[in-house]
Amino acid sequence: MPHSDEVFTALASPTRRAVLALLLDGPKRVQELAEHFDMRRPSLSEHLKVLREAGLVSERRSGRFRFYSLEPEPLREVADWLTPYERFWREKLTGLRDLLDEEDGL
Amino acid sequence: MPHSDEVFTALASPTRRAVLALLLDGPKRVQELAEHFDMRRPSLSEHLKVLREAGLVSERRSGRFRFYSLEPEPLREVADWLTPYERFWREKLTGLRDLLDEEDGL
DNA sequence: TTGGTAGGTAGGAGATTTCCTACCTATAGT
DNA sequence: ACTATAGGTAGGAAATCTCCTACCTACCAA
Repeated sequence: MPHSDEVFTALASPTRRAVLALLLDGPKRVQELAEHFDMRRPSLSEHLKVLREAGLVSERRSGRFRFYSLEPEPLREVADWLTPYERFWREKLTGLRDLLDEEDGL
Repeated sequence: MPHSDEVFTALASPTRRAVLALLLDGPKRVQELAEHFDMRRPSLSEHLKVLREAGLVSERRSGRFRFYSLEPEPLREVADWLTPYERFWREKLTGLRDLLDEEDGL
């Protein structure tokens, strides 16, 4: 069970958020992930390690390959953390909506 | 208009998340916030600066004091980012994910 | 067994973060 | 005007992050 510290820290990197987004499509090999980033493979490996330790991805070995899969459960901690604030931006949003009806793309 | 990078980065620190939590109660002076942390005031000032630049707090001057208020709107970006993942942990919650697990080895 | 490929680990350079002390500015009260 | 208080800024030390190259292991194929 990952501590939420590790989860928030893992999400702080745009690269790591992009990895998670790629995994929304389904499990991927490291190489397949690496193609999307302008960085050497070992660097990506380290990002994957951070994600693994936060519990946000899991690894399955298959022959020479390792498939990484999304493990979104820790994100629930983020959603839960967000809950008490939700009320506030909703208030702000509805106030704004009267004035800027089309601006907030929702 | 804060970029979501700054928002996620701001949230990566437990201290800064705790500041936001304290501000759920309403605006507070710096000293009042500082009481909750085991750190010198200038260090907290720097955390407040990160939060300000992420648009997550605002400052209002009143005499010698500065009141910090929660500005939760940027958190909506986080909630929005979370949306596509929500479906997945919901599935996991209902146990559906366990059935699909055998299938992700494509 | 030899060679090629997937991907991790080691170690280090440079940037960034996080804390500190020292100092500065602004306001309030006397 | 003088002093005290609130809180920000400057600059630096230590820790951490993020990238790199070099290397290692594991597996597959000939």
